[in-house]
Amino acid sequence: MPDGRPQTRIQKKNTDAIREAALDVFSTHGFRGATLDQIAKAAGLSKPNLLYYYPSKEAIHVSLLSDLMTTWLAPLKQIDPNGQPMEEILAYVHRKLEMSRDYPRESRLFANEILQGAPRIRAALEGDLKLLVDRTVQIIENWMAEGRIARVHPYHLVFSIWSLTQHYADFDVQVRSVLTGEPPMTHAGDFLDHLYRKMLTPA
Amino acid sequence: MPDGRPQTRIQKKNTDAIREAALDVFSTHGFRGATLDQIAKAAGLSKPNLLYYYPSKEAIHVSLLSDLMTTWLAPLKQIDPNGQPMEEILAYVHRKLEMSRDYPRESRLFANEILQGAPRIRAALEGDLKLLVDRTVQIIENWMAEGRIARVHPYHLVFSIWSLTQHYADFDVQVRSVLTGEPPMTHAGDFLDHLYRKMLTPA
DNA sequence: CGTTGAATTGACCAGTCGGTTAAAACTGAT
DNA sequence: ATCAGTTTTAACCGACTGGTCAATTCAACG
Repeated sequence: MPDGRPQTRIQKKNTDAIREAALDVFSTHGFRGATLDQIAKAAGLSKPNLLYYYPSKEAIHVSLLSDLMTTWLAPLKQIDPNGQPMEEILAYVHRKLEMSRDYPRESRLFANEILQGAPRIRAALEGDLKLLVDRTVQIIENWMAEGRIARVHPYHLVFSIWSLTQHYADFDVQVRSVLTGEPPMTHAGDFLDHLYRKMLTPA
Repeated sequence: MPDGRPQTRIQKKNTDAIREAALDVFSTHGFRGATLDQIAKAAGLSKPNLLYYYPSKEAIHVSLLSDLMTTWLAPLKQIDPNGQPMEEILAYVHRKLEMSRDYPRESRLFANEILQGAPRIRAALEGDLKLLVDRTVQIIENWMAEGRIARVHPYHLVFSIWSLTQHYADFDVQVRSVLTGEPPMTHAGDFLDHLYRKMLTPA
């Protein structure tokens, strides 16, 4: 029910708890697999109480996703066309890797949505995301034209960064199953750094 | 009901239809998100009829997953310790990429299962998969020790191959959203070939 | 043809789902 | 203490879920 701007402390506390709980549940079970009872319980609220703060299950999900899109695109925006090409790209890789480490649930929420055909964020993908990637690719192509980094397919370069970094969050269980012992991401940063330096160092 | 070995044609036809339909539905909605009615309808059967062939929803899912694990591990087994290191690894990369192209639903079924914590295939991950990866890593480490390919973290090398190839199946919607026009995987093979050659060519 | 086992179905069930409602409990300012 | 507004909850609802069952239809073989 709260839509007037000035949120009371109790409103803030509860909506935060709901978002936190919903992130947990949605990211591990997907939208249809998650239940309001699960979320309510995890948030320490009753189900009707939960629906007092959000009008529907879908509203919670959409709210999480729209916040997520902002967070997710931010690192890409930080790439500076006037910076050192190799360092800019590597910094982006490391930023994305840190996000996988620090926000694995967000990564899995996103992965779930994409896997299921992105029914709720298709527009954002074809809109904001595509625009931002196009811009980034343009920057990268300029760097390549200037011979400051090696020539590779710029779109696939971007895909590779997404794929390699998010893998550690999305497929965490698998990585852990194979890599028993040390924490799984211990050497991931070094590996990716090395990979992209080798690939992008001009001939 | 059919568990006696000799399957009639009608049994084969229907179980095949069920598996095909279930693969469609499970891979796009996940286990909990899929319903028996959806699967039955997609298979052209009634729900009770479907349950005449498989005892439960879970049984269908488990059956698909166990088949999948075999298919999924096969390309890794084909790596020949006595082959040319670079060519063996690149062949594996291309095999995996072809699987993403030809069996995207299987890839997404697997991804869904892993995302949700691999509740049904954890044992296989920690067992067969880990053993096979350990074996492969051993082969790769030998090649590196002999100086025939560059030194990189072998486990993360394997992860990177999984990640980069499966990405095109699992995140197909996203890739398509950004890469309008040409079919999304047109240049993926060349890109990955180039990437691994650069990274693995000895200094 | 008739018969037998395999295949199929409509009707049904108990449990869970997302969501509603009306009444109760709580909160804080006066 | 009062009282208006906010917050919480018990009870409930219709729709849907996975699954059952008895009865029917079908296919094949003598």
